[in-house]
Amino acid sequence: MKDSGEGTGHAARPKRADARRNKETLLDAAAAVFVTSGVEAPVRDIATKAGVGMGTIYRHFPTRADLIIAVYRHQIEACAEAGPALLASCPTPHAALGRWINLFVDFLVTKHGLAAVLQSDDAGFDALHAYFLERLLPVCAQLLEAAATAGEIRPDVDAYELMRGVGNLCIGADHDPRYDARRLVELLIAGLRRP
Amino acid sequence: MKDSGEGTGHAARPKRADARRNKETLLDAAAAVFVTSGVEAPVRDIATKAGVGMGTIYRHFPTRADLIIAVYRHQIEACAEAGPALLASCPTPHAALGRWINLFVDFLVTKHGLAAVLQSDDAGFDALHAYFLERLLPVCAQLLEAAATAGEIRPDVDAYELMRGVGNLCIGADHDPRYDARRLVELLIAGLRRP
DNA sequence: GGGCAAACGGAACCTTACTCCGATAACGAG
DNA sequence: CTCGTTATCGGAGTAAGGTTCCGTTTGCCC
Repeated sequence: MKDSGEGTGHAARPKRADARRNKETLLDAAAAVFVTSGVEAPVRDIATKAGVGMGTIYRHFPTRADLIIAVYRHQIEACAEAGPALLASCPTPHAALGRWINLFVDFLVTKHGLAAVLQSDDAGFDALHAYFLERLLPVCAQLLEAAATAGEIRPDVDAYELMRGVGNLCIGADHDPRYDARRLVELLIAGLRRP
Repeated sequence: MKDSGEGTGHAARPKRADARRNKETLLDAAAAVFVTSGVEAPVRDIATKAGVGMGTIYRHFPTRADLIIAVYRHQIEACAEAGPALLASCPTPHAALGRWINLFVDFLVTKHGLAAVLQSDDAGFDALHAYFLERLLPVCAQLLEAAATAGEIRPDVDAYELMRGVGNLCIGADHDPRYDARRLVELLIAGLRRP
């Protein structure tokens, strides 16, 4: 509690070099394992792949949600930022909504098991759930409202419900060639149109 | 192999009275536990509730899927049989389809965790998956075809995909007051209408 | 009542998530 | 460069649930 200066104002004191290195290594390893074994891969596998102990994983990412968020943060941010951009560049709000939902669906179906985990009621995934909502819900709501204002869709659609439904439709979309989540989501979006 | 009577023609040799009794007890206990703790409740809980040992559960129901099927068989059969009945009694095939899907959704959302398990890629649930498909897919296909023939919906809708999608939309519909699976399914069905 | 096969019960074992603590090594001061 | 402090490391330990196995019990048939 001296002049270490970890107070509110300054940049946090740089962490130890090995800690930073391990964090990066873990992110890479986790990303690789997620691709092959899904986001619910055993923690041990990730630790082994990264060549670190289990303690290290839990220190950097106390819950699995933290790890998943860290791995996919960039892509989620990109998706969030694409919303306003699409709204500006597409001819109609409805078109923008469709394109954006497509981005979201593409993201989910290519992440083995992520959609399932997103809807899990396991308390350990609350942080993940919250992050997705916090980041993407406003974007979705904005697109929905624009489309509703333009009179293209029924006005009583709740953004949360829609996101939840789209997420649900993406569950298990990999590993089942007979099931094409994109097509069903398109049907759902078609169902939004003003009756 | 003579009077045992387990041959093809006769009634299967009656099982021992205690075995039959235990099977019933297990079904009752499982149904009760499923209501309170969901279909993924610990096996031990069910055994305890039924007052039997673990071996007994696995002997009667080798996989969890077997147990779930046995518990809900009646309701699934009822749902399957309601299909043709609705088709006969409703003014239009589309109305029948809507009503039938509603039955299916009501069944799923009132069975804590069942929808999630239905889409699980866990090999242990293959039998459950197969049973649902075998029993309900033909019904759904019949309704879809009738509606398509009547020109009420687009003709390129696959029954498997639709059932899968509806099942997915039901995941987590309990324990989340902000999410109403029925409404989303209605939107999806609305999206089926001929463009 | 006696013999036999079916059924029972639950202890033992496996896998996975998560915690804890002694050992280690980075960083900064002298 | 050396040394002390301290954050970090690694893996053994704990807990919870699923599944199997086998000695014991019990219904059934004669």
